[in-house]
Amino acid sequence: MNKNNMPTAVRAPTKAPVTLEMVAKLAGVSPSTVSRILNGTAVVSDAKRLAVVEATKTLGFVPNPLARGLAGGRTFSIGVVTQAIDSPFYGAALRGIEDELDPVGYSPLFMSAHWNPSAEARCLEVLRARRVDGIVVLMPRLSDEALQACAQALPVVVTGRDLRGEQLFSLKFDNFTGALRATEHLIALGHTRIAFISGDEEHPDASERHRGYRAALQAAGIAFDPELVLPGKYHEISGLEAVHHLISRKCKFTAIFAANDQMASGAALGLFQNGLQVPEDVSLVGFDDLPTSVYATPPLSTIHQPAYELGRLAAASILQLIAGTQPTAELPPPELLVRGSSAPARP
Amino acid sequence: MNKNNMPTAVRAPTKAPVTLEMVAKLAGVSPSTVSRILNGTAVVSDAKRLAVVEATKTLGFVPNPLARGLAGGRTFSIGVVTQAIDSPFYGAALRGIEDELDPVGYSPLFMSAHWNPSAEARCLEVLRARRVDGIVVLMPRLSDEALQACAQALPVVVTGRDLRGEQLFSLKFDNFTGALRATEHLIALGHTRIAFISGDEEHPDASERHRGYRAALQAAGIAFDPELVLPGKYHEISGLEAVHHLISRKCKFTAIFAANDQMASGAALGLFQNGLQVPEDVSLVGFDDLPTSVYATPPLSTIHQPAYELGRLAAASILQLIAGTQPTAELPPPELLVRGSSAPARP
DNA sequence: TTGTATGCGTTATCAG
DNA sequence: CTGATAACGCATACAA
Repeated sequence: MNKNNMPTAVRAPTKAPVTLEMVAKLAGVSPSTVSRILNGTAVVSDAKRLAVVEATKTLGFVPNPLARGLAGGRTFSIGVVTQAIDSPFYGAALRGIEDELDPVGYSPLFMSAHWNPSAEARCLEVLRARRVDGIVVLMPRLSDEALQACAQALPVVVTGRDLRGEQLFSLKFDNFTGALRATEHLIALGHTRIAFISGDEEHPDASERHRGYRAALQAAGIAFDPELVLPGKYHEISGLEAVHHLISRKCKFTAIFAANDQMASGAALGLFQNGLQVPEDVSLVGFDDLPTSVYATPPLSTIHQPAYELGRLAAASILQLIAGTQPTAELPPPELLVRGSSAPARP
Repeated sequence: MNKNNMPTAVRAPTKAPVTLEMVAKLAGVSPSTVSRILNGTAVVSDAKRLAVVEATKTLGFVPNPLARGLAGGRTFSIGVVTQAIDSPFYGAALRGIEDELDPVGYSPLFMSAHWNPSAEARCLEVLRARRVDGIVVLMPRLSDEALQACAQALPVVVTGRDLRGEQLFSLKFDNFTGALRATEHLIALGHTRIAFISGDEEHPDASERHRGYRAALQAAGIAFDPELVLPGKYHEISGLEAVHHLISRKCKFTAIFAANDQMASGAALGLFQNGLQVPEDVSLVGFDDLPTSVYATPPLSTIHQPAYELGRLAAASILQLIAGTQPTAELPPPELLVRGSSAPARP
């Protein structure tokens, strides 16, 4: 970066910022004392403390995070790498992180890796260069080894993996059970021809959901039919294509379980285009419980994934790691939400 | 912040980072020369430049942004305040900002204000404390004066307002024309009883869309009926309630124009719950063109708002402001997307 | 063109 | 308990 075309700042000087030193002078103490009071680093006499607090607010002093980071080694900022900042799922998680970090004076530093491992690696580098105190990686694409290596240098929390270490913690949602519950639900409604639209099988969670689907089938004594399994990439278009594929092949099915809500949404459109009603003709169940899914027509039955909670817990965990404690956070179990898109199979 | 419960870092020391000084030594030049080469601040002999570049990569040197910011006054980071980080609309804008900033070595620093003016003010303070080089505010709730005051201290770009200044630039979407086009579309289809679900009238854009609706009606010689205007807050639930309200009052209507896609989605659900078909019984048009709207059943006719472009242009503009140039960016005009949710009125 | 000295605003390490 | 003093890593006048 900054090879040649970096713009040169040509800005009017802004009013001089108030520094810790100015506060010290006004309060009649040394800078170190002010610093100590600010950080609670040591016990200080009440008299001086009062004077400093007083001076701080009359001057409107705000410590410079850059200087703090340089001198103290801690920046009070947490790097957060997501795959797609513009995804409804991540949005909720990011908000959870924000909400957890804000009250304790930490700031998140968001970056997107776009499902690209090398971009993800670059994110980690940039974040480390920025001297964040810890990193949260949401649904990493990097190898376990790469993540462990990163955790060698600073505290790391990841989601969607099962990793532990001195400075490493992970939060994993039970995708298998979630998919199991979803499929069981459809089976309980009398469906036996249940199509499955898979997620990108490169993701562990996608194959776990696939396993859950098959486990439920097996437990119910329903023969597995590979014709009913459609490949998908977790995007709406996959659901749409899957349905068209199913129908063009004249494959019989009375229900669809999509590995995520986005594909379920695409599937719903596909069914609509083919004149099939949900849930009268085909029952539909998704996975994730996106904020928009409750407003689908009909509202989508799905497995609730606690994205917001995930964010909060991840943030709380990284804070614990930084403090030197082993996190113990655990995600709530999958929860089936039955809404309007699933109904009993017609006899 | 940091009154008493700030966790004390208890971390193992990480391997010592490589500094500019080390590069200088290896290359056999002075630190200042390394700095100059890095920033293109002055002309340097090719021999030394080569040596420095060489040393830089063998050492894997990465400049410390904190030190750079402290010493140079520029942090190469841009503060971005959004109202809701977990909103499909903002998501796209944020990605646009990321994409524009990344190639030139700037990093965005995202914060959410949750539609709360005082939270927004706090965001601005935090960002300034972090010494960002400029700030982008997406759809501010703060007064024009407050924003202008902020622009006194550093470059500011806002969206959804009409503000200009030495260090201030704004990007405004033509909401009026957008709403006009949407309503005209419905009128052209033969509808005359067109309900309007308004956005939060505290937002300028909401009232502009309202005006657009009325202007189209007037131009077509259709009498305005206040009964057909429903208050909303831009959330799905508003659309749902609006439809229930309309129906419970036995108000006649054959089309609905919702001031945003989220409310249109809620309205679609309301119609569905009342056994009304879209577009057979009621035509529906939204505003924004959220990524999900094309996958609604039926796909939603709407006014495309270039969120991603907005982000890119805002980022490009703040960069120009920082460089001392007056930005000239302009948003593309509103574009009507006719999809499956709108159809000719039944005779 | 290049090196030296100084400062950016804090925290941390010493004495006292 | 408190105050000097030295880093932190880099940029920038200033001098050469």
